[in-house]
Amino acid sequence: MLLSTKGDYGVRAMIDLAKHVGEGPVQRSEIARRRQIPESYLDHLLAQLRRAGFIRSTRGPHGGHELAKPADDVALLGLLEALEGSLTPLGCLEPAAGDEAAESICGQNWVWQEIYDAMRARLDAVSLAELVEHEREHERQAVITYNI
Amino acid sequence: MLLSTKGDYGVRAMIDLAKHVGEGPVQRSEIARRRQIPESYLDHLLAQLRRAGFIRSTRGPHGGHELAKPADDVALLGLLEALEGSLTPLGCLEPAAGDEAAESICGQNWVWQEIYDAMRARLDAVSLAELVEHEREHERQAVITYNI
DNA sequence: GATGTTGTTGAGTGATTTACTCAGGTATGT
DNA sequence: ACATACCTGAGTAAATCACTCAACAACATC
Repeated sequence: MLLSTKGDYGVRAMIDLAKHVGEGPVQRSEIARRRQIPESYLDHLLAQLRRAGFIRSTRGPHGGHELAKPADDVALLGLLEALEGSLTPLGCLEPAAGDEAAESICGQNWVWQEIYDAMRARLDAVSLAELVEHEREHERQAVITYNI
Repeated sequence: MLLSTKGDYGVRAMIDLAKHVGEGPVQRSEIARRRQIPESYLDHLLAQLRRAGFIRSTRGPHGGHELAKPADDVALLGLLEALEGSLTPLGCLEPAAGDEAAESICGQNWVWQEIYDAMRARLDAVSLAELVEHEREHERQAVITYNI
């Protein structure tokens, strides 16, 4: 299943921050409420995002989180890898520290390496800004549907 | 991690069967030994492959398993899906019985749908016969390296 | 037709991962 | 000081993974 809730929640939180850029820090409680994410879980994801350099956080009253760089400069690939670790479908692609596992399905890895590369390239070509744009588009559609 | 040992072991077992086609049924103990797969675990995988129509099994002394159709007609995609279930990276692609989960990361699923389709297309284009050929090639390489 | 060899099935189990929660601590504004 | 936020690490219930075990069913051969 490649993607867990971490990648899901984390990306959604980033979209939320991107949508409120320029309004000062956004608090985790707001994000959690708007995106239906358990607040105490979101804490950890925000910490990961901060350590990876995607967001800046300020403490104290009126503190919160904000994007560390413009949404155009954030690729979906980097985000997901920061949240999920490697996205490799196999485990034997990307040689780990103690290199082994060269056997087994890695005999078929020429297929998977190709698929993996294509996947990463595609994810790297999608920016956070595009995700925001798509969500806005989706919202407009939903409103229209509702009005009919 | 998308692929577990099931897909790995199962495909390797199929390659083994394909390599010994025409020699009568191959016993699970032979496959297990040659491919380093726990025999009692392999049992379940062979059962899955049989139910999916990939192999035929005969019981009793000199029984064993053999390919149900020529290796050219077996695509890697079908094999892996029979062994692993769906290969979807998300869970919200391929609408399940009780259709929901349309929320969450599925907002970004336009990206993933594309990646998923490309992946399936690539896997569908690889036949068991090709995997066998690749393994033979790999063995030749290994022998040459060893001789140097 | 008894015996031994093979495949078939389902239940069970220890280890790992997932998706969290909780209980503290630390920094910051008023 | 004190309230308000973020920060960190430990812990945990549920699910999944990678198997094992035990009993059974079919077949071949003597």
